[in-house]
Amino acid sequence: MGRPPCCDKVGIKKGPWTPEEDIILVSYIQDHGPGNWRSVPINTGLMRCSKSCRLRWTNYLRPGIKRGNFTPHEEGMIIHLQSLLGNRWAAIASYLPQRTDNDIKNYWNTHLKKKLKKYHQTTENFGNCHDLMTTSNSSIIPTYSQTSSAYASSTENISRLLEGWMRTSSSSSSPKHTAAATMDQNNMINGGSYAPASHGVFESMLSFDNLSSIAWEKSSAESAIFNGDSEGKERVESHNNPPLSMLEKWLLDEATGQAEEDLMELSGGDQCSDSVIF
DNA sequence: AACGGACCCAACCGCGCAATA
DNA sequence: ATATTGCGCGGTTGGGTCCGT
Repeated sequence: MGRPPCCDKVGIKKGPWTPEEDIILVSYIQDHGPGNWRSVPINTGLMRCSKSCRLRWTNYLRPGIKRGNFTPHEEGMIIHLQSLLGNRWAAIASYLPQRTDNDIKNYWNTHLKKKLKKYHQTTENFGNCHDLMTTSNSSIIPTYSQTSSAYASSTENISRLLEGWMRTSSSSSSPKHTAAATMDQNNMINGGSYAPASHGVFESMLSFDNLSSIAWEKSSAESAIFNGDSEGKERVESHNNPPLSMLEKWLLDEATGQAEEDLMELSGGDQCSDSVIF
């Protein structure tokens, strides 16, 4: 049995969306809520396939989407999450609720990959700068220069991440220790594929901005429910119904002032040249 | 001003998974 | 158990814009 086309290819319009089409789509979703995409082109008369409608909504028209420049915090989040999760952009995007997976994917492919490559090349020439990044975190930093998806899916490297994380955590009595203990009890997330990087590096991406973004996610999701957004409903339910995923717990537990300092180091406040960032 | 290459990003394509008949 | 269908995801592409020459 061959897979049937998602929609009738004849008469389907392709290419950029016009403002008129956007208005039609938005007004329909306002009335009916997102979902049941197959019926959207039928009921609206849009000469677009259902996938195109869904993509346009989720990547562009959906309320609460933040566009434009990525902040250093967001960059850090993406880099670290990518090193942990690989190219699972949807999973990464779930931690950056104002960004779409497509946006993150594009930003990674156009900006961050180059930055990491540049950083990798530079650190080969300037080991001392590399030391800055790897102090007590040697288990994770090299991932920046590797094929991340393969790396993240490697059980060997996952165990290395865990090991490094536990080692650094065991000497701490801060709230991080709580997270470590939790991690010890629940060291398998999603089949064991999610493992945090050594916390020193990871906390560099944590800040109150990130926490506020999580708070934003909740508020926006709640408002989404008000507007009939089923995805938003799911998000709220996930917030209201513990347990949080390990990473979410970790994000919440790890918000310390040190995070800001580490971030500033990574973001250009260090002794290395600007080109060494990432 | 004109041209060409580099860059960026919105949109498309194909596949996998889950739900359902 | 199997076929069908719809949705979501990640990879890729096409075209517009930017920038250097």
